[in-house]
Amino acid sequence: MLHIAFAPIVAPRPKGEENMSNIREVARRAGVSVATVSRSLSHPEKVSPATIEKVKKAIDEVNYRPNMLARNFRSARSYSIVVLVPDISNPFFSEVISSIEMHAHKRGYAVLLGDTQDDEEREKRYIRMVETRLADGIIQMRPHSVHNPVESNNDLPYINLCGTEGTLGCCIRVDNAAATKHMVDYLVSLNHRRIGLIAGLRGNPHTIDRLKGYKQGLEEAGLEFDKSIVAEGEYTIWSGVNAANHMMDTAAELPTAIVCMNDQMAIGAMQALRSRNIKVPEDISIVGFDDIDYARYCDPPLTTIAQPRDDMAQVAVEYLLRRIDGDNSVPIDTHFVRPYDFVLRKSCAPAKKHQVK
Amino acid sequence: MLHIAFAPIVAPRPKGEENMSNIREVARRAGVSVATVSRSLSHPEKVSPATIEKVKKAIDEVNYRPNMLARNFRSARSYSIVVLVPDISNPFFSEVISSIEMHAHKRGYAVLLGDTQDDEEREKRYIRMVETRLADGIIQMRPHSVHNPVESNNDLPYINLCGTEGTLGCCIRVDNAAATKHMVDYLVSLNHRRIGLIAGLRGNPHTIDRLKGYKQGLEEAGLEFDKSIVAEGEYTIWSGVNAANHMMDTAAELPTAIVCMNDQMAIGAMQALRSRNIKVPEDISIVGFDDIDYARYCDPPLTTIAQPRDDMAQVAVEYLLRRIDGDNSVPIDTHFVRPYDFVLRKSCAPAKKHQVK
DNA sequence: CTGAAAGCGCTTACAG
DNA sequence: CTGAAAGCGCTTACAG
Repeated sequence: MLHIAFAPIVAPRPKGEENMSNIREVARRAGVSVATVSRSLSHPEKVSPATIEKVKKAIDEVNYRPNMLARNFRSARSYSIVVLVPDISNPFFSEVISSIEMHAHKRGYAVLLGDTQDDEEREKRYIRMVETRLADGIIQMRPHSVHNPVESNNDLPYINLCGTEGTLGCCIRVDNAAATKHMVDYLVSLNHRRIGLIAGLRGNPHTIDRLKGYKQGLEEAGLEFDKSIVAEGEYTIWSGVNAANHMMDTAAELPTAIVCMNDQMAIGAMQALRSRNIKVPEDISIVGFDDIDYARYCDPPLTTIAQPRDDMAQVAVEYLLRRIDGDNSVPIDTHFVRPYDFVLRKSCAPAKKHQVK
Repeated sequence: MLHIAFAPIVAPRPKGEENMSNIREVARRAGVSVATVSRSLSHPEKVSPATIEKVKKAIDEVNYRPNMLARNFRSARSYSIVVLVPDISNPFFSEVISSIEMHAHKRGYAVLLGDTQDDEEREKRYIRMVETRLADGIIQMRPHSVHNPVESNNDLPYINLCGTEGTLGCCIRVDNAAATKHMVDYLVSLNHRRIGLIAGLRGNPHTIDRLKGYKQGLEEAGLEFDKSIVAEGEYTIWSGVNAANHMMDTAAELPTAIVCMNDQMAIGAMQALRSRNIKVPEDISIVGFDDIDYARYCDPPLTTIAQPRDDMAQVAVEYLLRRIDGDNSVPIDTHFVRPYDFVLRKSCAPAKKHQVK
């Protein structure tokens, strides 16, 4: 058997490591200590200009890239946050995420995307990422049912975005009940007396808040709650189609207007109505909630409630980073309730008369 | 001045660290070495069952959470990948991202979201994250113009998803030209002889490939390319509205069908046509590209090309992880060309006759 | 302004 | 199967 002298046992190493240089190499090259190189990078104000120059030159020569894994480990900070959503491909969420990413990026934080798919295991796994230091905090949109991370771990930097009245812990949101009532009021002002509802999933906190607003609006207008014109969807376009069809088939008397708990269901409902030759808004008025980008392009353009997405995202990032920095001056269970916008478009018309099925 | 004996100088420390325990504490508690604790967690097969039990018990007692920052640093792996898109809130991208997240998560990788907003600085910053070890690799959708990371750094684990024929480096894509030609062929089979085009941004590689397919289709059918029915958009709904309006205003003779380079512009075009009382598909047929979720719900439901999103995302993750693991058996510039689906819906009808403006 | 040195919390050959 | 020890690449008081 042939022995090769000095042949080192080389462990398989990750790609690209061959030409990886470290801070020590830079220091040697620049003729300074590693401490000085480190300072030149992280606290240049503490280093003389001449030294900085030398270091820069050395860095270029060896094409040095600081190992952030080491830096983060050393400073016990990951400089990333996880953003949890039940479904990224939902346009409302993706639009908010876009804002979050922008604001986080601006502050030097990376965004770890967590699609929980309403699955508790996945949610837990992402929450564990902050417990294990892979992320410094969490922004969550619509927590999965009852389990809220805040309950189990109180000092986890956590913020809920677009939550509801009953949300535990810190929450940046809109007054869902008031906004929904606003919609009902508007329809009432258009002489509608028979206002249906396409609700979201029953257990969902948003459904609860918005249902409350719907009922309040009805009550204030002296209208009675009629279960036969309340259908249940699950916040998707498809479920809106089904819910509208169901309502048309089973209503004691057809509504002249329908409040939808989000835009997607409203879009689905319009589709269902169209295929039955029911005209929106001439025959039935429709309102949505969220003001997703598409709302202004559907036919007719949808009257809806706009949540100030970008503003809310910014507040969420801002406040989360403060919590991460240990600033607890704001009580941990504060709800920031932001103003919503009523967006008037073309999906509503004055009620003509009650329609009999 | 009063000196307080033994009062330690305490650096401000990140939240929650107070009750943080480390591997040494677990080891002490379990009466074993830190090496054994480490092995119990990472390579349990090398540890006796009895020891594992002891370790588990100790972990529970001190509520130990391994510091992944340390682990990743030590193993020189971040176990995360960055996913670069020009715009997350674009439904096509968010739908693909959703799949990527799922497949990455399944393989134990986190997804760092990078919204480049077609800005070169942002793109570079994210690419730098893999150079600095914060991410192990990149999946990019539609690189910003000419600058492709592959050019500058050849051993960066990089994959392009949904790129084009001219994409440098590894790419998972569809044959954009063939798919677009397929659309033209279909319209020709419906007796359309005057087929307009709403193109995307001029410099965009997708625009180039799809334009090629459009021209090929025209040529094969013996139709001539007429600039007056080619309008330019930028892949957004709004730009589709404008492009369609422009085309209607300036066409030498109105088209009987319009090929749109993506669904969003198709949706915008339908909106524009509607507001001019031009009926789709009776007066003008429309086809899109991408098959975003919404395509089936617009009015009429859109005939389009479906890219196999989930399949492509899976291949991308799969192959990227291989590259990260140092498997270079597949040539670095391989293009995986996946089959597209022609999705027939209701937005096209046989041509009646040429319409004169 | 700079350097020597300790140490962050793990992992992993190595020797037993 | 287990432990002692080295070391991953940085940062940061501390002393000069």
